[in-house]
Amino acid sequence: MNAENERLKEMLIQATENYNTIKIHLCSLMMKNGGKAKEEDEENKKRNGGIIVPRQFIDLGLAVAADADESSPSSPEGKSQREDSSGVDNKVPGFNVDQSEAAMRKARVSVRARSEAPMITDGCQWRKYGQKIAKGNPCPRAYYRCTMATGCPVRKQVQRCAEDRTILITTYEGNHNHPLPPSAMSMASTTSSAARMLVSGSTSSPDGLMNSNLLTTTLLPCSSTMATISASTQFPSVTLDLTQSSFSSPPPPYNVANSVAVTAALVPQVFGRALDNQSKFSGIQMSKALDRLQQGEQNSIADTVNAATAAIATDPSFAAALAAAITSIIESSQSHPNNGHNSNAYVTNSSNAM
DNA sequence: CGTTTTTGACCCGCGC
DNA sequence: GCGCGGGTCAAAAACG
Repeated sequence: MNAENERLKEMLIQATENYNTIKIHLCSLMMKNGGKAKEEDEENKKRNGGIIVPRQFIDLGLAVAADADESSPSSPEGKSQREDSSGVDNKVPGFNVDQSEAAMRKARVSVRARSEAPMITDGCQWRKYGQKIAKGNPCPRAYYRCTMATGCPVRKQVQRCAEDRTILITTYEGNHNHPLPPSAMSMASTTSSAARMLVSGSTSSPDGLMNSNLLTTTLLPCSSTMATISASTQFPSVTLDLTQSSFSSPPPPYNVANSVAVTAALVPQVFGRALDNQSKFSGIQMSKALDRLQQGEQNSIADTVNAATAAIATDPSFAAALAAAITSIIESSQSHPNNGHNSNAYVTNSSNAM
């Protein structure tokens, strides 16, 4: 146990260092590339005969640690991580853990993305167990269950949007009870972290709809990725809308920035209610930076990201996983330089096992 | 022949 | 209590 503890400590330190390094790198790249988005759109329009190729991205973040923590409380990894994270109290005052875990199982994360493929590739193995025509949408809804481990509770629903059939809506429910292949980390961690944020916020204040569109759209003017959190439905759910990103073929750091943007935008509204004062402080800092950004101060992009990352950093497992995920994305984009020329490339880049 | 998909039946919660 | 709709089951078919 001690040896394992030491090993995990080292991993955590390493991840935190990576995270800090990448944070700095990200800020500098954002400052450098902030004004180039329009040029690149124009360039891409020419390349693609006037059509802007929409860009998909899969968010990143929390993965194994959080999953183990949430879905199997007796896991030694989960325990030692929690004990090691002294100094940052991740517990929400007055927040019932059983309620949280029950909510996590029920929490749903929806991902809207443009895709010609019948299903977006997320690295997991799925088995179809049903199909239905839902009311109000002529497109059938398919039901899948994770088959990577026996008894894995994760399910997903796949359906095309009735209004725009190029949009594929994938809804995930539950947490995996098994380790995931690297290719599945990004999507799984997205749903898991989004669900966690959702549960943190909605359980403590189930007061209807919270919308962070303004934050996301303001945070990065070059994209209009949206994240909508709903606490008004039977079970909490979050939607990550990846369909509106009109910038195209950006350099890899843009994907990272966008991912951080989505995640960060969720932090002040959801985490802010439930987490400690430092998180609230970060939320305030972020709001101020956003105000300045709206008033046209370019430097505020960096301020905003700093505030956002500070908020994210209050969740240690999130920070560590974010670092790992960012690193993996950067590495994979370096090893696959030919990405981003169509909407499928970005997804198939990370995995193809469906 | 084992695995996956298809598809009608069934179950269950919700609103009236 | 009843009907409706969403979700799941499971037998048969299809697939590799």
